[in-house]
Amino acid sequence: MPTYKYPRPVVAVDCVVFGWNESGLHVLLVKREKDPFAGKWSLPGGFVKENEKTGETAERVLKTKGGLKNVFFEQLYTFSNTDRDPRGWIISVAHYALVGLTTEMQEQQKETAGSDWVHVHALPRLAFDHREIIDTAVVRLKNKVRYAPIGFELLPDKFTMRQLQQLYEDILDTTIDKRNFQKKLAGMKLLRATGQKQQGVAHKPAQLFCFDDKKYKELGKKGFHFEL
Amino acid sequence: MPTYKYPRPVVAVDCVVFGWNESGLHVLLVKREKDPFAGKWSLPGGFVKENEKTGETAERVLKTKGGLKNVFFEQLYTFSNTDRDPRGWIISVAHYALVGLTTEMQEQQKETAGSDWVHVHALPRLAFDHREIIDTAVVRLKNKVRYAPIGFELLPDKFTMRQLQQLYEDILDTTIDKRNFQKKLAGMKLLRATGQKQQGVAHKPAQLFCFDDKKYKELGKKGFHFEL
DNA sequence: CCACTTTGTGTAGAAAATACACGAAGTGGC
DNA sequence: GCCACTTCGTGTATTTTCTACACAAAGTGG
Repeated sequence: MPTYKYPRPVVAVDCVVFGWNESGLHVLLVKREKDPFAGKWSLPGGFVKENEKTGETAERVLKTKGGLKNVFFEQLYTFSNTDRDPRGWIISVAHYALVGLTTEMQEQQKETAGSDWVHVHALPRLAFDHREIIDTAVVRLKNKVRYAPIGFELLPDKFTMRQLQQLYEDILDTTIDKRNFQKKLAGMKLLRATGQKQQGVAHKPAQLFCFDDKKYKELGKKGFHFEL
Repeated sequence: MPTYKYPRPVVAVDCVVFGWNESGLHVLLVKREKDPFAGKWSLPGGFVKENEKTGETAERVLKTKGGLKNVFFEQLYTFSNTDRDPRGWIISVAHYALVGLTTEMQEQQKETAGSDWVHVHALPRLAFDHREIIDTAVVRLKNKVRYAPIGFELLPDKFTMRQLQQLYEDILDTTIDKRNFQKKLAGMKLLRATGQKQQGVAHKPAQLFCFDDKKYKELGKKGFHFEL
């Protein structure tokens, strides 16, 4: 744009990566190496490059800072307070991502020394306006999980009804009646029983289900609307 | 940010301004004077200035291009396709706004020659990716109007039940039973009867109501959740 | 084989959503 | 002045959805 002579902002992408396991909902944080805020925890992020759209920047950040590929993510909000970064005029197009947290992933991050999964209710002080970004993402997640089937992105491919219910209880911060919950989910016909059962638990093992993506898309065309 | 040596995008704000009256839901369009797309219809927009956050840019655009002050608006989505503007790398932080359309406003825009209120179902071909932006805004409006009391922003301060219902029917593209609708709204206790009646209509005049913002905020604190 | 934990399942009552019709109020035309 | 026309304002019965609640069966660990 040769005729545009005014100052331009730097544009960055920050990612709120949510990971869930049975001990709760977590966020991936990375420790800053450089100033400003050297040594402080922050969200994984990076600058948008030329010939890259912000979604591609987010993919790149997820891969390089979190080792994550092919995970669900979505644009969240664009933060543009002029004083949000002491280095100057930096606008951040925040995204959020959802992944199932495995114990391997948690240990891997610990080895990386400089990144960690932190429980959403135990966040440390964060660099920049990253706390505000996380709060915004939590609100979005709470709302969206009720009218879109994105909760499944936080679970392993095969999961028990109990895990699904616990997930919803964690996110929505409520308790749900087991029978009513199962009735509702059964009514939607979005879960497919795998026939497999939980292994290595000291009690009656639960069936494993998976989310039926094809079915969801079919039903979507017929005007079906997920709601919990 | 002195250490950042890479190319930077230009950042713009485009606004989808929705205006409703009894003939339907409209969008404010402006005719482009300059190339690219000279003579084509487009959304009102502008570049983000230094020391300005995108919300402030939106306010400025609404005022200068639409003559609108103190209207409801909200960030929508950030569009960053690298080929969205032939002039170069321009990212747009789209916003949407809601206003009640009066006949004066419509005539005023016609005089301005170069801007017009167009029915959402009769949009012309638009410059850039502005059609995609409008489509995104319509989806957002359809969703949000159901779980947040933003529909009132599209009505005059005092309105009849019928207008409110028609508004919802227009946006959600359904028909609603009059008695059930009124029962539901009455149950929420968010409407205050003004005691006034419609004037100059050739039939039994309807009561005029207004939205009780204070009440809504009070109820919000008590965990009330608007839903239609 | 006993103790422990978690699974899997049905029903009755309460609350909410839906479907539906007619007399009353006001204007405009004759 | 009165008739035609249009829209307002209101209640009830039926169906559907939501909620609350308990116990036998499956499997592990000691």
